[in-house]
Amino acid sequence: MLDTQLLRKDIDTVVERLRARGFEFELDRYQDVEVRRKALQVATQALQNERNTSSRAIGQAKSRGEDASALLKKVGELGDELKRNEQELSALQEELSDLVSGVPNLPHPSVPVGNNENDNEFIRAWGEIPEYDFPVRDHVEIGQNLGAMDFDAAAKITGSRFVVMRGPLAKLHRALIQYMLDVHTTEHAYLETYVPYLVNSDSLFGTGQLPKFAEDQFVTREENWYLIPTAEVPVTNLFRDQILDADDLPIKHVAHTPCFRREAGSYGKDTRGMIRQHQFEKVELVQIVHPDDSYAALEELTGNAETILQRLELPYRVVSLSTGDLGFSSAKTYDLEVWLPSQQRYREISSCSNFEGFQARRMRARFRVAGDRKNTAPVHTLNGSGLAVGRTLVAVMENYQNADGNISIPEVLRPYMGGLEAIETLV
RNA sequence: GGUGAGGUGGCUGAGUCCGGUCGAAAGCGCACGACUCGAAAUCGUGUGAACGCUCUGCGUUCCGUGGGUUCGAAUCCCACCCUCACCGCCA
Repeated sequence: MLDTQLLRKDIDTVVERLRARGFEFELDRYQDVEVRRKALQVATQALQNERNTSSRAIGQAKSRGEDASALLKKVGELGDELKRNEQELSALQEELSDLVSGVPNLPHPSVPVGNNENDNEFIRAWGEIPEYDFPVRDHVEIGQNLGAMDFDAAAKITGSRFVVMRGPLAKLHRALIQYMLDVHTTEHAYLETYVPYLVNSDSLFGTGQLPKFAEDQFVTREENWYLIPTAEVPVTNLFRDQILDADDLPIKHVAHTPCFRREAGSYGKDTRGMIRQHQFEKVELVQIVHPDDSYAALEELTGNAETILQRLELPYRVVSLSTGDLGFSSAKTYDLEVWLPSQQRYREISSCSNFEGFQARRMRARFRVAGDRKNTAPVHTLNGSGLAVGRTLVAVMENYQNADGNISIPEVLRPYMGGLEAIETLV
């Protein structure tokens, strides 16, 4: 949610910056509602004041044993108008908040202006793009040849965009999770956190998936709980309705969870393989920080995710998303893209974002400034994948494939694989 | 699923029977000041949140949520949600 003070003070700049990300703010409607809200709120509060004052006087008169019937009559006459005003005001306020809660965040000035992913800005690249002296296979072929990856079985059990894995490949998948958690907890000082995989609608509103992206979520029929699309939702909402001490910041959490996405509207996209699934594992980094520190934190968090790719010796590049490619809640996002030999291109494997106070305002996550006991201010929230596990597995399979169809196991994962050096065909 | 208890400020916790200076005692925490070479301890003062406006001030709303009664509701009535304890069932 944008800062309502900013909307009132400098709406023109807001409209312009939103336009850069391709969002047309309903200025006329906003101003119309806002003007009416202001007038009505002032009037209503004046009436409430009158009622309160008179009621207090009635109380005092009665306690002195005096006759209060004149006052009673007077206050009684306020009733209808007050009630009507209050109802109308709350309708207007609801309309206003509906309007504002559908508005995306403002891009940070450093974000490249553009229409879509083609306008993303290259930041840096790491690692050598590998060359192979044999025909490169994609992860589907490799996995199926090894007898360790089965999309047909998953389709039978459930439907498309799911996978079944077996044996050492399933173990490698698990090893990636363990490794990522270990690095982030022991080297990057994140607190390992276990959270529910089903959340209520308030949580999804807090991080910005609702109300606009309801069709991307899986929901339970009876309880109206949502399967989390990312651990960002439960972990960040840990701080919903909280007032933190400035001294407690920064707060850094890492959580491994499955993620569930309906992928509505991406029907033709990445239909083959594990790139785009309804269910996938992710290790997520979340930081809650002081507003002054959030851009330094974004660099740190992005670097934390990069560390995993570097240790796995997977070539990748970092891009800064353009205004047109930015997610709804984000002020600035770095995508990490890993090299996939079968596609001869980089594919997103992590998305690291600074939401500034956007999510914090939605979920009323504030901190108290030491010395200034009068005011609280929204914290800044960040998160990033460290990393998307399914896609990391794909990257390892493809980058570490051998001519004979086996997969070498990255050095750092071998301790997690009982010393195994390569995955060979299951018999 | 059954029975019972309960949801009050950053936290703990009174107030609810008997509606009226109760946005709310007390304690903790925090801030400032005094004492001190400095700190701890102690003492003093202050300290809920959100919002509006004609913004050194004035006002409004908020005691789980939503309705109702009333001139007036933390307090009375109704519905719902959640938490805890015990019993039953169960991974």
